[in-house]
Amino acid sequence: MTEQSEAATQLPADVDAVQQALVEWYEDDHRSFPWRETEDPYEILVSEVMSQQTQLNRVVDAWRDFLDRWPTAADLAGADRADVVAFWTDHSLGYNNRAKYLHEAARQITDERGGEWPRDPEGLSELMGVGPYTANAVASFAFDNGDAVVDTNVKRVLYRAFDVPDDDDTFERVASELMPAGSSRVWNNAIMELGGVACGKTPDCDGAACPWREWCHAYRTGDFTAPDVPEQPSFEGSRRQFRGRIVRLLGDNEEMTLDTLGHRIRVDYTPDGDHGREWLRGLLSDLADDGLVSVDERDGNPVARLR
DNA sequence: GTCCCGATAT
DNA sequence: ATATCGGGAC
Repeated sequence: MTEQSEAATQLPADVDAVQQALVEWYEDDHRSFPWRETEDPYEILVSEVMSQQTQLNRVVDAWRDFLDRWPTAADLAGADRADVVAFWTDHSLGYNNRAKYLHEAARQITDERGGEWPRDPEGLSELMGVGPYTANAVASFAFDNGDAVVDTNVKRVLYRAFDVPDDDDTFERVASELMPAGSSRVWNNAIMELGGVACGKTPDCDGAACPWREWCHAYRTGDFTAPDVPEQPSFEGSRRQFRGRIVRLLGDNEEMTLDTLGHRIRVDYTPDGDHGREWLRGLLSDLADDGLVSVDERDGNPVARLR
């Protein structure tokens, strides 16, 4: 038995009906987001990068503000990295590295590709910060030319509906098998909408009128387990938290000495203590490696700034 | 305190 | 393979 047909055995025999039910359900009614009104790859990419880390309802304002400030990839490419990172922090968008990636991707498009966007997932994957998920999302929503996206929503849906084993390669194969060829735009919107409104962590099958109830393994058995998600380290007191504070402070202050910075990110900062200069130097050095911050000596005194 | 969530670097 | 990367909602 080939790999392909193994994937097919996960799915109902009447795949066409399954596909049609979902697309009709989506087209009949769905949440409205502004990025669903555009086919501009730059605008789509910005929305996808923001959505990877932030709840959708909070992304709307940030997305509008971002495009207001940098309306095109060329505008973003010409911006100072520090301004983009500061924007990210001001809008509480989390992982600052993604602001850097977005800036770098805009530079790649503008400087290396003459403003031309790749129109397929393979080409899009060459952009900084664009992995398999984002490549397929942009290819789908901008060009209707992607493969099935596989994010945690999709995994949860496939796991529950068709009892797909919790294995990345299998999710990829089944998701691809299930997608109606050539309809990635509506399909990927629809299946993620399903994961968002009907098949979330706590499912709402009847309330959301899930179109797959008649085929759904979980609906039949009552077992709505979802694939395991890796457990989280606590944020409070983490180095992430302090990195965030540093970037936020440097967004508001052109440059700061190490000790000033130290005292403002934690009350128990003492230059020679456990969480003192040495500790702070470590954080700053990682931030510098990430290309977010630079540290230089000024009058024999180390100062940090956003880069 | 728990959940969310993909990409990169190593 | 695995560690790392934020911060708000609940």
